[in-house]
Amino acid sequence: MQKKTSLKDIAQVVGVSTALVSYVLNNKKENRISKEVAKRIRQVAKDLNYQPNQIAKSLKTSRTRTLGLIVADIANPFFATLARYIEDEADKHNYTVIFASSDENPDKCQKLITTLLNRQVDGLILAPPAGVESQVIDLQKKGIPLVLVDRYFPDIRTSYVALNNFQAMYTAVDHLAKAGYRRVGMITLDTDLYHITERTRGYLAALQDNNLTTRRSWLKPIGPSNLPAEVARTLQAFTTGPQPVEAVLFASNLIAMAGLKAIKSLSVAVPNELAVVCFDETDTYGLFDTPLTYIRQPVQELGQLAVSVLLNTLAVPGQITQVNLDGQLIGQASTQPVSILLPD
Amino acid sequence: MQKKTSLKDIAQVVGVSTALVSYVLNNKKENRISKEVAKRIRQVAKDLNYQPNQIAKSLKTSRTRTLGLIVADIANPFFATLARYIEDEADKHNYTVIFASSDENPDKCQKLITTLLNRQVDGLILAPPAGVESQVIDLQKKGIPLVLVDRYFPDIRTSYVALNNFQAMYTAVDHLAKAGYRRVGMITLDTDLYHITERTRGYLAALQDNNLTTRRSWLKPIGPSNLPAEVARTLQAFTTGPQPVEAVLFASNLIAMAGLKAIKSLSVAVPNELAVVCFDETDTYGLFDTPLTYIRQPVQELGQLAVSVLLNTLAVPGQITQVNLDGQLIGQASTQPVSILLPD
DNA sequence: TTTTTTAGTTTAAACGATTAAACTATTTTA
DNA sequence: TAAAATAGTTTAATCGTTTAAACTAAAAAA
Repeated sequence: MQKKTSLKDIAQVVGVSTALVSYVLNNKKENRISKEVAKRIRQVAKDLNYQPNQIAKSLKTSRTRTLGLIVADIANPFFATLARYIEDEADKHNYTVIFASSDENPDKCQKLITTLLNRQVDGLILAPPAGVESQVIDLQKKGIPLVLVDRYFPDIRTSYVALNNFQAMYTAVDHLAKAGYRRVGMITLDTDLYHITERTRGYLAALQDNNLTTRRSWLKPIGPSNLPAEVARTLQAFTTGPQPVEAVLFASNLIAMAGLKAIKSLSVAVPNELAVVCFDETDTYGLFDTPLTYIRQPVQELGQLAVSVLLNTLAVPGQITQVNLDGQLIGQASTQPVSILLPD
Repeated sequence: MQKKTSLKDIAQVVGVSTALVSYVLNNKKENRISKEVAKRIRQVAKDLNYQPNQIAKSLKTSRTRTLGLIVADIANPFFATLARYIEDEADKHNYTVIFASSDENPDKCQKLITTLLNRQVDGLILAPPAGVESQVIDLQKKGIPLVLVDRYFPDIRTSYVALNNFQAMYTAVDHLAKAGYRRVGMITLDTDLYHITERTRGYLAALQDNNLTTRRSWLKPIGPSNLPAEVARTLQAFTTGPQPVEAVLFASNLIAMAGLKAIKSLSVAVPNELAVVCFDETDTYGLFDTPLTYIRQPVQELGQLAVSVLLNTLAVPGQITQVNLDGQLIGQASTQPVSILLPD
């Protein structure tokens, strides 16, 4: 690898000290430096195609202009999209992003945090898996600038940018109730993660407020292993028997994906036999037979705000900002009012 | 931010020089160092929760154990999946990854390369947009370890890991021909990117080898702007008129997505009215009415090989490795043999 | 006993930047 | 004319590591 030009090289060519070169190229002490020397320095820097060594800079300034991003899985479209918006927003402020996937695994998360901190990232954007409360507290104690995104822990006072999950699910159930559906089921993830339990809470609250029946068997949490099969089994149970569910909510994009496939293979008619509400937006939904009602997360805002909140924390350490954004219900044919459902 | 412990801190506590601490913690000169001192140093390092400052380390060793990854768009499922495999493989070798999206824009690509190089990444994994040949040559000249992935330039001698796109598309067309389809169209991207033109070449070669008609109008390149509408328009044209196309190939995942949606909204029956072959695998395809035939890219191998080829280049500079992996045709109902097509 | 070898450790320079403080020469003020 | 202010530049320390070379004391060889 051909050696890159350093401040020293420029200094040598121009015949000045490296300090002066540094001052000129960083526009410091402008009023003190002679125009001509400054001009020559800039010219030589350009000629030699000088690019500052960020590593050296970082060592001195202890700022790397790098952010660490830990999500559950960068291959998950939700996180991939989020990552993209984070990347763009970071780039706007001349920051780069190192990303890593925790696989919802606390140990892996801890390892990633350590790795990122050793690389001296200026701050962390974290979509924390369940069970990392202590890690987050630890980061706070160390004073590491941090913002949680998508998920957060209500009992720990951190900055976060997340969806108002309660509202989102409440709105969806409310929508179903208003459309005339009475027996409403939900398939969710079997996890303690607050953003998921909030969705459950929203579901239950909206059922109650609309005087709809709540049944234990209509609320089905699914473990992460063998998710598609479990979802299929649940839908089978939901749609058969004497009192089948009339509408179902899928509490995450992965569940929605599995659910829609199951609905296809079970040949359940949507919405006539079963109304459907999905979580998250993916262009995938466009391939389903019936246009799908779904809860749209403001992914762009989530990403942008996560970055700006974090950069803010860098500027004003210790400041805590907590943001809950509302989801938007996109009503489509999969939750058509019962009254105008076409006969089979 | 509470100050982290440094080598100096450990040295002070133990009462030795930083050099010795460094030697111990890096297991250098093992035979020279007294067991007891080594033990004490390790103990104190643990007690003080010492984490080496990678920045300082990097400055000295001029290796950052960081790789730069530039793809077209990290939000595109293909690249998101690829990125995930790259992340995992890099992590296996204790490397981290900085990612960035070029949006198929040469200027942005150049900017990203510069940024990544300033951060002193040890090497670059690049899915280059069209028109960055000069940038790649420049990187080669500078001796920057580099591997192209997914795409490459046949006229530039670089390491790369890519699909055998000619073979992939050839196989698909061959499959259609063997299944009895005669009038075969393809919708592709309007670009000079070699991996895409190779798909076209495979398409044409297979048509010829199977004595099938080649028609200019059956091969439709689509520009990136307003892609879905253009794809829909093309499909409309393909399926109407006196001599409609019997089968269509979608030359990328984005085109496939748009194409499938259009097929739905045009109510074209698959495969009875139109057989379909898609490029890339996504679980999206599971929602389509007919199980889809598609060309599966070995994304995991692509990602893993990209990393290992790059790490190899780091070890043995100047070594060029070029890998073309075969795609796999997954034959399903959307290309059922004409002879057993159900009557409408 | 003197010299050589070996073991164990320290010294000090270096990586490439930043920046407070010092320095020199010139100009202004008193 | 001496003192003070200003302009323009350099010196040198520093960030946290690594590592060749130097050093010292004890052990082994002559």
